[in-house]
Amino acid sequence: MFSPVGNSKSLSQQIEEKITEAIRNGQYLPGQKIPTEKELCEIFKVSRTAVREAIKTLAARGIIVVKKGSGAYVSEVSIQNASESLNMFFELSSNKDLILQTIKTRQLIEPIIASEAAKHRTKKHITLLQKNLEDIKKCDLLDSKTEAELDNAFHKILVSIPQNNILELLLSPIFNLMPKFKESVFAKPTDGDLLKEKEMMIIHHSNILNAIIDQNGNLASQSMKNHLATTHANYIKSQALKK
Amino acid sequence: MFSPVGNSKSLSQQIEEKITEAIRNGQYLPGQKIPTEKELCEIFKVSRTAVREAIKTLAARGIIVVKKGSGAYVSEVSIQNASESLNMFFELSSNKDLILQTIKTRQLIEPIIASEAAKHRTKKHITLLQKNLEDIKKCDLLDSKTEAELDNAFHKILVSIPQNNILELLLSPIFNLMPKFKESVFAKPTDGDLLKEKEMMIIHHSNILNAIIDQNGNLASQSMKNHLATTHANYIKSQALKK
DNA sequence: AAGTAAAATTTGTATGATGTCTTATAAATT
DNA sequence: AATTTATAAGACATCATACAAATTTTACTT
Repeated sequence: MFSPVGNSKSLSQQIEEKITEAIRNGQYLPGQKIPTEKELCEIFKVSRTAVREAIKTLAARGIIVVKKGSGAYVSEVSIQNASESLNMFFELSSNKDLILQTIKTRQLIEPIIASEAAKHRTKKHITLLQKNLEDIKKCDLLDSKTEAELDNAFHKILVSIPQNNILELLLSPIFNLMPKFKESVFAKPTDGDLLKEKEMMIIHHSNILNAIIDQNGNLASQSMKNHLATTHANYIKSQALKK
Repeated sequence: MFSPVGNSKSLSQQIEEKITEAIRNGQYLPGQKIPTEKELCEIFKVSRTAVREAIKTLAARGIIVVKKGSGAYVSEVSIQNASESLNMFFELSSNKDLILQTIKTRQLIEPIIASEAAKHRTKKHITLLQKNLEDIKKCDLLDSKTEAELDNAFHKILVSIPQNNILELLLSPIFNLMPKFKESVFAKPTDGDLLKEKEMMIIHHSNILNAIIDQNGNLASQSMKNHLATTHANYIKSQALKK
């Protein structure tokens, strides 16, 4: 009955949509430059303010990149770019179960990934994983930040082995945020526990790596399950200690 | 000798970070209003332009929503918002590998989800899934769009059963884009094939549903694998036909 | 006390000016 | 002839001001 009187979209939003549409149509391909602000003003018959706000939004979405003094270019769609918003969501999400759910999600998904990695691994992957393991062993016990990053890197390498960009993309927020989780939330164990936890981690990573070297998917999956079960348990323990 | 002096983040970027930081600190909670542009100008000692650009970026990221004449409010973080960039990524990179990788990713992850769903399902979930199945059966054979949406809805319900927000969030881009993939890329089979494919889909969904009703995780997982293997095969076939 | 109209506040758009960065071209030096 | 430096032009970044449009607050009337 009532047609939307709306048109509630702001000028800059409309311009933003038109530019997006042009990009989506292939009118401007990744790497190419879109018209200058001045030209866009003339094309759309609006002020530079409106154009600039539209451009700012598109840049924030990662659809274009603006180079000062040069112009705005359609960005090469990159996994990093695409997952930035997801990462932001994770960071801002105030859900207290977030960490627990993240760990549970990893428990569901990573065993499969380990299994796939065992099937598709090459010598190059093995070398990478072995180097990572050595680095972790050498890492200072008190440098928990580096250790967390190396730990994370191990899992990232695993996810990269099946050469499935989508899989990597979807899981990237988890791996990006994991070190932050550890730093901010996990309780600091006493020195003795620290050592024990690290040794345990190294053993688990070794088990996973060996299974992958042997191309034994089932064993890799099972080793990963064990590893993450420990992670889960450690988290529960640390939360209990806080009370 | 000289290190690059750059690292000059733009003014609006700096402001953006400060506001983000304040939100992250809990200084402004979801739903609350952040200071007006004028106030922000005074706080940061910059022009309104710079402040507005920062606000624009934050709004584009879905971190705040701006109401004309009222102010800017911290938004309730939603999955929809968070995955919007990802959706754009999927849309822009419409290369064929992407679809194949998406299908493969589903083949890796969804069997586990089906298995979990079998463990955690309630009567309410069963009812939902049964209704969805009935709707698909009733759906007009030629209305492929509705059919694709219903198909997708089935899988979405499954993902929601374990009540793991992270899992849902991570996979939402896949489910959001799946109908579009089908519409734009899959070859239209002949009428006979259409009927056959639909019957097959209904059989597979029934198998999955029955396994879930029986709380038989292994069977649910296996049924899902079969289902997605068919999806995979159909896609390969459709691509071959195009040549 | 409630409703309404006016005023104040706040965001949206427009315009002009100045600064800084990038790129291209010309001039000077080696 | 090749390299370096100087200059100019194009383009984005920031600032300031003004006005428009939407919302919220205030004041006034009933």
